[in-house]
Amino acid sequence: MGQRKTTPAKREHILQVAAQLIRDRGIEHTTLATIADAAGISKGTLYYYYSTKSDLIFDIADRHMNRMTERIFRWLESSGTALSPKTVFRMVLDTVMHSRSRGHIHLYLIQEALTENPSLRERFIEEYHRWRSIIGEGLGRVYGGDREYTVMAQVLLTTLDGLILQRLLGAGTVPVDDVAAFFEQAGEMFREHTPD
Amino acid sequence: MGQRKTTPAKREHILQVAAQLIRDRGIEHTTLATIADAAGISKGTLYYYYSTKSDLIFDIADRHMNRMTERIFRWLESSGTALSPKTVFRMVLDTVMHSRSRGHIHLYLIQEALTENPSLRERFIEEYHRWRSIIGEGLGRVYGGDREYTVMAQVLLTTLDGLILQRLLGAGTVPVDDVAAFFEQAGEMFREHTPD
Amino acid sequence: MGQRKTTPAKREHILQVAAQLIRDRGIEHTTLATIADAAGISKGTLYYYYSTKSDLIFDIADRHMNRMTERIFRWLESSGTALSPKTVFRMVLDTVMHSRSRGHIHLYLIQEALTENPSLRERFIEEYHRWRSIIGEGLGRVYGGDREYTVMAQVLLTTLDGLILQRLLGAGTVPVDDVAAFFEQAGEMFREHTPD
Amino acid sequence: MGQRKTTPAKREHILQVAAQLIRDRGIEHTTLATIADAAGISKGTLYYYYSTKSDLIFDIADRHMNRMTERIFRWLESSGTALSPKTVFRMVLDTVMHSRSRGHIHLYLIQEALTENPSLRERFIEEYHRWRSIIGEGLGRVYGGDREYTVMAQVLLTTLDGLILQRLLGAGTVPVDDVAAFFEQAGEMFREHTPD
DNA sequence: GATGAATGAGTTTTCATTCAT
DNA sequence: AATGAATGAAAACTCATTCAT
Repeated sequence: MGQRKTTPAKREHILQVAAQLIRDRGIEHTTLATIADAAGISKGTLYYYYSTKSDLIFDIADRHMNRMTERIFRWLESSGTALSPKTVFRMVLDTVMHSRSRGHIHLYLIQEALTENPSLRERFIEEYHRWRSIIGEGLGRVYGGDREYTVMAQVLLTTLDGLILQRLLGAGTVPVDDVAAFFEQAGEMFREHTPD
Repeated sequence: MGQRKTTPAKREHILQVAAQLIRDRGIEHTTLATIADAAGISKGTLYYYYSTKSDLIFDIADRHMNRMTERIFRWLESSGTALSPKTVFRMVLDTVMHSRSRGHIHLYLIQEALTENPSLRERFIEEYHRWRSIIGEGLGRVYGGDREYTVMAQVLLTTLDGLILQRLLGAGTVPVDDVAAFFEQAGEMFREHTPD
Repeated sequence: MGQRKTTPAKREHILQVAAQLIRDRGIEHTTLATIADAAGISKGTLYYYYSTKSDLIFDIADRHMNRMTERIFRWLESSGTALSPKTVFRMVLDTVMHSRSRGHIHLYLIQEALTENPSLRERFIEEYHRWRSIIGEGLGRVYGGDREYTVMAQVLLTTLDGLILQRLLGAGTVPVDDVAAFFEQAGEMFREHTPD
Repeated sequence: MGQRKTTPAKREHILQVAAQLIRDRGIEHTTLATIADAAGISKGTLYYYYSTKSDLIFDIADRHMNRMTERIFRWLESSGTALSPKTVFRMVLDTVMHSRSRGHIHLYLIQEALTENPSLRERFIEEYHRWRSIIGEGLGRVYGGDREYTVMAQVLLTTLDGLILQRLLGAGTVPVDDVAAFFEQAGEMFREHTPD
């Protein structure tokens, strides 16, 4: 655990394929046989790279989270420039929600983390903290001033999770624009009003 | 849709037990054998009451959602009175998040709806819409005026789902109070500022 | 563990069949599919009775040991009568070695106990102690006097294990008669000579 | 039979490592992957030296038995001198039982010979005969006279196997001393009493 | 000599579901 | 109403073995 052999191309490929399958049909219906098939390899070979389904899932989760973190970091950088807050919000929402597929995995992984996989859970918590602070920092930069935007970051992040959920359910069109606008106004208000 | 044969006590019991098990270990890891065991009946009997696992799950989801809807309705009624907005927000958050266990099942059911159970999914979407409008209405009443609080209701609801997720993960303390405060201020701002 | 449902006939049947198969081909080559087949049931049914291969094996071991114990007890009773020592020895040897098949299982179980199955090991040790004391007691009765026949019982028992091994290997004819004679003479000598 | 290609160092190393693993966990639970790993080579390389798992095991057994034979021979030589019978017995017992680990492998190999490996079985039988006659000869020398000590040798050898078994199980302390004493007395008796 | 990659045939395990009683 | 018994189809996992480089 830790000394992962520098992910060879094949491993990478398997990861990709598996992630795709999970997105499409959920994990329960993504059997190792299916994955092997889709990856164009035998079950044996799959085993060669991942000796357990859990292992595979953990790796998928890992990459998933790394990617989100990366995206948020990129946002943080660009947020330094003089973008309008609204644009920035849209960006965050878009960025993180990204695609239906990604969301599906996100949700699944959370579940998995909850019931089966303590280490995965650790990983999630850790990452959530990181995201929160990055976003908080970014918000501070966008709005200037020295107010703490932690809470707002929290709400934003939380809302993102919720949006992913709802979008997954296909609960009508999720009004990303409106939500962005909401947060923008809320943000401004935060800047203006000093808390008691 | 709705007039189910007057759920006998046994059926009720099974429901309760199954819900508990699902909370604890997730749907995939809750087998019918386990449920039957925990309910103190045989698998055969379980099938007498529910001819399919899906049926059982649907019923659990049904009751779960009915309960949430009921709570929100109660809130709507009480919101008619002159409560402070912040109090109201807290109430909603508390009400819906309610308990860790309830949240857990909520998440599982969503997952289930996503991958397995199209009719369950329908049910969810329907219910979400209802919640949204109830909450929107309630917000309108709290803040007065004739602005549309749909978006805010949406965000609020979304955030709730997100909060449930994060609480489940045990990602630190979820600052319900802060979130409530955030929404309160945002709400006030909404009332004051007229959109262009 | 412990509250075994009073072994219904089917369970008994499975046990018998499985034991036979193990005798014939060893455990590695006795797959659950083979057992199910031979027992005329499906793999699923096999699972109904034994949810794990280990469980099944444990039960086989259990019965195996119970039977040996029972036999030895019977011998103890009959040894009270005035049989000639040599006859008695023969009886013990025959009784315990019994059949090639039984020996095979015995050996396998010991191995299993050694590497995998601590509880099985416990069981073995326990049973060995019991056998030792029963045999010792019986020897005392046969030879009369108040000498301790523990050591002799130990050697006898040990030799039995060894005989089983050698018979299994098919290492020529095991001269049970000669061995019996040897022990008989040794026993007599024990009685006559007082240790220093 | 015998002139094996002058076992290179690597082959020797593999043998050693594999033997150790088998001692620790038994043959079934010792996979080629494990052996390769422990030997610090790849599975491919392992196959370069041993084209089959059976081959490898045969070699291990071969060395194991050669060593025992060698020890018994050494005993035979020393038994020519005027050691007290009891000392000699102790020596045999100690020599053969030697160490827990060795005993362990002995048992595993027998098992393997029984179920898998007919040629290994041949080898065992052959070797057992050899041991028997060597020991018989040695006994004759120790006790003098021209009586046949074959049976006693048989019992002694058999008891050794049994002792190994019991020691492996950790069934209390194996009273090697007592057993040695028992055989000594039995031996003396053998010398004195002429059979009818 | 050495190896990493690939494989397939088999083995255990899981479980929703059916049904005679 | 209730149940124990039975099942099959599918899933995860195991591992000795092969082979191109």
